[in-house]
Amino acid sequence: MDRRQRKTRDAIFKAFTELLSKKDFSAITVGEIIECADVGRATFYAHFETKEFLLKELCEELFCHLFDSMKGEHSHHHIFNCNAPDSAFLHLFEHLENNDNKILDLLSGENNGLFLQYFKKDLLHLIYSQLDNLKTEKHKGLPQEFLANHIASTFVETVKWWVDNGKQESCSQITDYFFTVI
Amino acid sequence: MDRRQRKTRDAIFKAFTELLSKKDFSAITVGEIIECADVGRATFYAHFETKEFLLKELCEELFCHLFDSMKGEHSHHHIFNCNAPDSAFLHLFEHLENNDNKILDLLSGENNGLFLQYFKKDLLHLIYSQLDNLKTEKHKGLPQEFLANHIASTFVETVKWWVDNGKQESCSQITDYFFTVI
DNA sequence: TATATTATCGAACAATGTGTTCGGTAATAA
DNA sequence: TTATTACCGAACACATTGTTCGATAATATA
Repeated sequence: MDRRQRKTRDAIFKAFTELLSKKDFSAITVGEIIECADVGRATFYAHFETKEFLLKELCEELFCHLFDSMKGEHSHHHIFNCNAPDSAFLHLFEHLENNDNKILDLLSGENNGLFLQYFKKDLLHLIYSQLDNLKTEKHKGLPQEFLANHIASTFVETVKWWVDNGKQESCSQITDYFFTVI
Repeated sequence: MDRRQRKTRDAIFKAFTELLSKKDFSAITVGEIIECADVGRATFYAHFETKEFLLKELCEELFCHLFDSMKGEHSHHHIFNCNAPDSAFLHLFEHLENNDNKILDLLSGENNGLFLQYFKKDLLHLIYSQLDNLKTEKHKGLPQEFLANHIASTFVETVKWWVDNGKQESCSQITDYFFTVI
């Protein structure tokens, strides 16, 4: 990849995340992005078809980083053991709290539905692949897809609630809440 | 209210719901609405400040109707008893199924975040007022706001899942699913 | 019924945002 | 050194928004 391309791409991503921390996705215009990134209009469209594609690629980068780093740290088999103190969900909360990458800024926004959708989709893959470890007695009789969707939704909603309430709870505490309602 | 105002308002609501059943809220333009409703542009803006306010007023009308009709049918005290065959949630599912083709179309859309937000907000009021009846032993130790939010979110997500999967389950069945994960 | 009010029309308008085009320039790769 | 290609910047057509204004017709009121 051409060095110029890399620079331009990075500048756009940087400008975009900066703007996302200040306002909702739907309120951001291409004009603002290119002004903040200091690139030409045609250049933006040479890289990204639309604003939505830009968000999608940003999400892929963020979530790929997030979930991959998690997998690296937890290659042992009790990742999803609810009682394990180092359950994957606790580590997800911790990663989100030590938010290097401004994910939480995006989660707390009002009209960032697309972002949540992408986040949930990736999370769902993770949960689905480990569903057997998450199942309890009471879950018998439920379709797998329903259960997986429910767990993913509950996690996303828990994070949203946590952020919207100012992150008053510790990571282990909010993880407890999550496992309690699951 | 002037008869002309009523007619115009109804025509706009009708056109709007028709369009909403065909495409996402964000893709609908004021131009389409007024063409479909056959009213002037200035007339539209005399009634609604923006597209968003139109959606808000439509939601208020729909949900007011939905929740009020439910309250009327169930003034007895075990509305929220999980085991009661006529629990409020079962009736909510039934109301949604006998849908006048409006609410469910909106719930299934991709980018109808605002709609879901309004729906959840009204649902939350209902749940919050009856939270004690919904609490189980396992819920002890959770903040009320967290629990109420979780129940409301789970209901919304359950409905969404149900609709997205083609409403293959019966109302009582999907209600069972809901109570199982709650 | 006569009169005053007011909702609507229709057409035009500025303002903003989107996505594209094109020739010129400069960085990069070969 | 030469060919390629990413970028600039300016302009462009187009769509959408929200407003304005005088004329018209439906409605309320007396």
